[in-house]
Amino acid sequence: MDKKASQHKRGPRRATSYDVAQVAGVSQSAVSRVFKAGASASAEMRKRVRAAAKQVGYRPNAIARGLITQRSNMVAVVISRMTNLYYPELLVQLTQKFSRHGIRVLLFTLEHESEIDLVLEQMLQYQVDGIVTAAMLRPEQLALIDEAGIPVALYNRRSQDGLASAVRCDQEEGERWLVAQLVEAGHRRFAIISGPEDSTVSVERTASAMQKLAELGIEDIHVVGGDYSYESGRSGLAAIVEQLGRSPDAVIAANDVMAIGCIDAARQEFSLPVPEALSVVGFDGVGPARYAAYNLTTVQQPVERMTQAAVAMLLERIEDPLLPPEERIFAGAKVAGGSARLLI
Amino acid sequence: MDKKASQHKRGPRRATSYDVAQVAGVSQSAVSRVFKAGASASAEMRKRVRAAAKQVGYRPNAIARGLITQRSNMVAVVISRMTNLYYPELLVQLTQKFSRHGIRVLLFTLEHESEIDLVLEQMLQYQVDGIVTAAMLRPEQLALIDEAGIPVALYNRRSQDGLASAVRCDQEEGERWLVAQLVEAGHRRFAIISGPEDSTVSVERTASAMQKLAELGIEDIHVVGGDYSYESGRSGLAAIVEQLGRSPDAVIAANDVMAIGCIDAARQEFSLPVPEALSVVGFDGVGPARYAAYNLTTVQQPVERMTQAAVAMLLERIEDPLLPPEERIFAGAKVAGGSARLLI
DNA sequence: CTGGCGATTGAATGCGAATGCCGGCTCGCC
DNA sequence: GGCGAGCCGGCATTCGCATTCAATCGCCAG
Repeated sequence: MDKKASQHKRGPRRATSYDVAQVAGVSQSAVSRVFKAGASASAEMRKRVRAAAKQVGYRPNAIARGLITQRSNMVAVVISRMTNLYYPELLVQLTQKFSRHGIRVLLFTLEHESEIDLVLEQMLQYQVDGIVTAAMLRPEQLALIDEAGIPVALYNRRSQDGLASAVRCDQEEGERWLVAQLVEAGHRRFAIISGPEDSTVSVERTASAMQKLAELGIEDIHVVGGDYSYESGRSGLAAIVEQLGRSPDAVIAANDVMAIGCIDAARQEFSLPVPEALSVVGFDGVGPARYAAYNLTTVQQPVERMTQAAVAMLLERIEDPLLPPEERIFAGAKVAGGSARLLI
Repeated sequence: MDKKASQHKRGPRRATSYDVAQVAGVSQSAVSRVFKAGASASAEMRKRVRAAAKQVGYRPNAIARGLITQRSNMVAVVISRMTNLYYPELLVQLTQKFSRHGIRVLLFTLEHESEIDLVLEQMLQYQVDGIVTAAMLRPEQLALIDEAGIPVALYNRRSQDGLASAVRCDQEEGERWLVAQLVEAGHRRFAIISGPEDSTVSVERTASAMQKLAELGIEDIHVVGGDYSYESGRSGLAAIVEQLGRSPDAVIAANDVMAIGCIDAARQEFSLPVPEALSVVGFDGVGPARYAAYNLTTVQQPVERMTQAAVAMLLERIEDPLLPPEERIFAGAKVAGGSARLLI
């Protein structure tokens, strides 16, 4: 009797459609039909099967179903370890939106870029119906996926060779706006804290900022490397000040978190009031960017709309694999916070 | 010819072990054995099969494997929408650790508590081997899972009725420490900003703090409700000041984010320097808590060790379902930051 | 009263891989 | 040289469900 509690643990296996069929006194196919939306079954049949199913605690086996229908109803979502602060939002949005379409999310996180091969193998073995990746994929990897006939949506990555669809934030426009505002407000001596070299996002942001600066006649820009972390924002400013021998007018950080680190370092270590003595801008529009202590001037990614688009694009291509890749670019929201002296 | 690029998209179906067997001139079972770790196969056989597999682009189908082995090698991870800032870290840790054991993570996020039933159904249909949940499960839901023979690890939840294993941070000890330090340093007028009422985490933190305060002879504590958000930390302080008619000596927030909001409101709206005029403490030890502008006095959850324990506990129970539930409690790291006037 | 059409239902098959069982072969040792 | 013990690889079966094909039933028109 006291064994009852754990009895099921080695239990008589889970109920299958056969069990239900037997209890209901119908065929297994009938059970299958009742649990399959849009299949023909009489009201009487539905009632009996449902009742029997409830009685034996039946639940369709998604694995078995996936095997026969060739649809796992799972998509892989890949993010890199770089704990970008908007990843949680991204994940929540994606899982919720996919969930509404009966699709589950298989999550993969990368610590090092090298893991991508392993992870890729896993995804393919699990027969995911689609892939959303916020991590870099090399062309040959994209080719591999394409070969397997699995649609891909790149998140904040450029579509390479048109092998995959992509949604991304218009970083170029964003950076150009930031730069334009800063220059217009009189800033002349610029420094940039970039992200990791292997981050295409960072490369693009940095390049765009520099290009716009050049267009406006500003050269001789100091660039120091960061890794997207708060600490690297702090040390980034330190490096800039040391190399420059003085404070620049403005620092453009490749993301918000580094901008925040930079602000803290300015105030705490260099007694440089922000924005009075130093303007700092970031990118992303993460939660902490809006904390009053920072009130960052930044460009906010429209995560909601971007994920919506990614999900839609992927679903369309799961339905019709022949659809050509598509790239959707979203303008970021310009946030004229208080971390920079702007005219507006 | 130009159709070649998309040919595979409706392709001749993915290669199966039979295809490999045929190419290699062996039986399907041989192929299976080669790809199954620890199965007996000669070196010659391995070579031939591997070669054939590579040639036809074979990849074992994890779905089919799961069907026959009764092991999906997937665990479900459930988090609620409350974008606790340590969720990303939690997710990364979990996926990485599980991944090392060949297990994939199926992610579920809850917007509303009511969704849990639906989500639960999904998890069970997908035959997950285990569940890690950072969201509340009602006893009947736990019973349902238990009935299905699926081990569960609750994250930062108390094990209810011993139906599930749990890992959690010793919040009581943490809060008591915070309170003790504050009182010892002379604070007398306390206010608390709690989290959502349906958050057991918040309830426990709040209760623990109040209890310790009572023990130290401090009654008449103002409690205002928050929702874990930055904004509610700000409005929480406003409510406190309004109700109290003046500023308290210290505010105990149920999490770091609200503590940060509280600090910002104190400085910005009430011109109360922190910690000079007001001490603020939080809980969790999230990233922003260490930003210089806040330098929060808080208790940091040992996420790394907690996830490690959760993974270990779950794996053990997947191997041996008869293992009894276990609860592991971790002490938080006391962080004596600068947001509170302490003697230490 | 009967042929025929549509709606249901059942039987049988297959998705792709794992595995128990068994026959064949090799190797070792007496 | 003979025999037993392993190894190995093949055959056949199985996992749980969807789906095709055929059979059946009800019902209406002729």
